[in-house]
Amino acid sequence: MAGARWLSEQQQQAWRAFQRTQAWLNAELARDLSLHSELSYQDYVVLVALTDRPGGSMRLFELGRRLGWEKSRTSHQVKRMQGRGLLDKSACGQDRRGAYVRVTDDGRRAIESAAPSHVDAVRRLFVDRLTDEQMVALHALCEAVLPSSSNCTPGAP
Amino acid sequence: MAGARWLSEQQQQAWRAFQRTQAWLNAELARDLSLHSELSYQDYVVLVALTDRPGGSMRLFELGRRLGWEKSRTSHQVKRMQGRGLLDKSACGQDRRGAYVRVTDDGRRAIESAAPSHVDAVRRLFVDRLTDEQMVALHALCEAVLPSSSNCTPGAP
DNA sequence: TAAGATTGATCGGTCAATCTTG
DNA sequence: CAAGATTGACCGATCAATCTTA
Repeated sequence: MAGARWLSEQQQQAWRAFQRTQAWLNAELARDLSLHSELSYQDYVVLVALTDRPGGSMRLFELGRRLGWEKSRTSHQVKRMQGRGLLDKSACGQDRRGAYVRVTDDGRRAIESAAPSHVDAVRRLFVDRLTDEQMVALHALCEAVLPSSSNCTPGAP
Repeated sequence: MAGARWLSEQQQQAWRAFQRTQAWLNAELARDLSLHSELSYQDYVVLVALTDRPGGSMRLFELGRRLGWEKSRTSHQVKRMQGRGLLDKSACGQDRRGAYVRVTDDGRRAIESAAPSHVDAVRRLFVDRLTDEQMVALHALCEAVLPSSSNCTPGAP
C-alpha cells in the first residue's frame, strides 16, 4: 500500500452508503417495472427521452448523448425496441450518415401505461423518504460531481 | 396518465441528476479499474468485503447479503474468481449445506495492487468534488432511503 | 481523419429450476 | 417447507472491428 492516501472513516461510510443506495434503488425499480409492465428500465428511459420531444423523434447520437450511453449500446437497444414495435428509424436528410429514432403509437401507449406505477415506485422508494431540503442538497451535490454538463465522453481523448 | 401524481420540477431534476451521477460514476470507476488492474469492479468489492475480515473468509450467503447481491449472482461471481485463483471455497462444518469463501494470496496481492489507483479515482471523481458538509448530508440521506439496515430481500414474500 | 452508426463476440446479471440439508 | 447453494438459459452491456459519409 505504501503512501496511498486512504479515505477517512466518514468519507468511506458515505461512499459505501451511496453505492448501496444506488444499487438497491436500481434493482428495485427495474424489478418493479418489469413486474408491472412490458418495459425494462432501459426501455423506459429511452421512451421518456423521446416523448419529451414535440415530434417524439431524435437523432440516434443525441439519444445516446442524453442518456450517457455508448453508441453501440444505443444502437443495440434501439434495434431491439424497433423489433418490438416501440420505435422506428428513418434516414436523416441533412446528414446521410445519420438516422432518426421516433416513438411509435405502441411506444407511447406502452410508456403511458407504465409511467404511473413507476412514478409511484420512485415516490415510495426515494422521494417520500427525503425532505425537501435533502432533495435540494442532493441535487446540488450531484451537479458538483457531474462533469460540467455534457462531458459524457467515455474515452479520454 | 389520468390521476397519476407526478413529481415536482424540483424532485424530477434531483432524481434525474442522481441517476446520471451514479451511472456516470459507476462507468468511470469500472473503466478506470479495468484499465489499471486485472480486476473488475465486482471483483474489487468482493475482495474488499473479504479482506475486511480477520481471516479473509466468510460464508457465501453473508457475502451476498453484505453486497446486496442475489445468491445466484454471488455464486457465479465467486466461481469465476475461484477459477482465476483469487478465492477458494471450503465446506462449513456446522452447517453442511453451506460453504466458506476465502481470499487467496493471489487475491490479496491483486487487491493491494489495485487499491491505490482505485482510491485515487474515488477521490478524484467523487470525494474531492464535495465538501465535508455535503458528504455528511449525503450519508444521512442515503440512510434515509435505504431500508433499515439489512432489508435486502429482492422478492417481496 | 473523424463522426454517425452497425455488428458479432464475449462477459456479467437475472430468472427459474434443482439439489441438499436444517 | 425453508435456507444455502448451484446450474443453464436468456438478456443486456461492452469492446473492437467495420462501413459509410462529412
